[in-house]
Amino acid sequence: MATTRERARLVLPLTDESCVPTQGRDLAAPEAADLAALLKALADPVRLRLFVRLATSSGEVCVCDFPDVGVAQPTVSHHLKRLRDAGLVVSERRGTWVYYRPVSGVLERLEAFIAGLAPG
Amino acid sequence: MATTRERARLVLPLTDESCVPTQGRDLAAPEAADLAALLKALADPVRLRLFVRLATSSGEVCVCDFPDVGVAQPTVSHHLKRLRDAGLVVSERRGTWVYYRPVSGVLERLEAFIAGLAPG
DNA sequence: TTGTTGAATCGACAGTTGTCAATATGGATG
DNA sequence: CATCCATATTGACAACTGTCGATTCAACAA
Repeated sequence: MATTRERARLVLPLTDESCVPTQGRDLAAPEAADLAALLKALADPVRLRLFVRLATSSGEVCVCDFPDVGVAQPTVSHHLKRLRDAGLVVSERRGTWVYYRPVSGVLERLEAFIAGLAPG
Repeated sequence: MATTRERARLVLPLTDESCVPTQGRDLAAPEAADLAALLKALADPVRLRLFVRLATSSGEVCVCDFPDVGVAQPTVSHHLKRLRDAGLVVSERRGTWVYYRPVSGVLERLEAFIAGLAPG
């Protein structure tokens, strides 16, 4: 089956007013899914606040040291797990407390992707 | 009510093994909600593919020119609306077709935010 | 006018998500 | 051992999300 554009190009003259193709990068489906998962992990106010604190702290952050983000303790745990599952952070238990730190490279990958879109 | 950390600091000695505060930026709730909404708009494989095509095209893109992202036409419309609602793109109808283009400045804002996290 | 085509909207559905109370786990301490 | 504390897990619930078929709307063509 011909696409909409293919049909249009067969039928219509290529004037400025027609639906003509423009260049532009195509993101492959697997990479799109990968990056979307990363973005989704950050796309929540609570997780974003937790992650910003983590990413801007030197070294690691104790769970008990996170800023008050206005949700109950199990909810904080839930969001930290989502950040872990996304590969954005890792955690380590030392004694009574649990420490989190960002995974190096992941944020840089996202940054490079966004930067690659900006210039046009 | 004292926070967990406050209670900890009152009770425990400040050794290296204790739960001591570390520096780190705190993202305010309104800014977190704002940025999260932006990230959420991009946090879907279909929308990401549509937006990448848009952002990397010079000028605008006709809807009929988008790459095949594997979903039905109403679904594409739905995702484009979400990008519009998030302020990432604007659309304009000219004759038969509808053209989309990215809103300048929004992506740059996201880029600056991510870049601000990477070094620290 | 009628018919055709591109795009948006509607309605419905299954799957996911954020939230919290209750409970469990793991470690320190008495 | 028993107890306390910090964190994780479970279970349940409402809200949101992605998807599509059917329909509607807008512009053009005959």
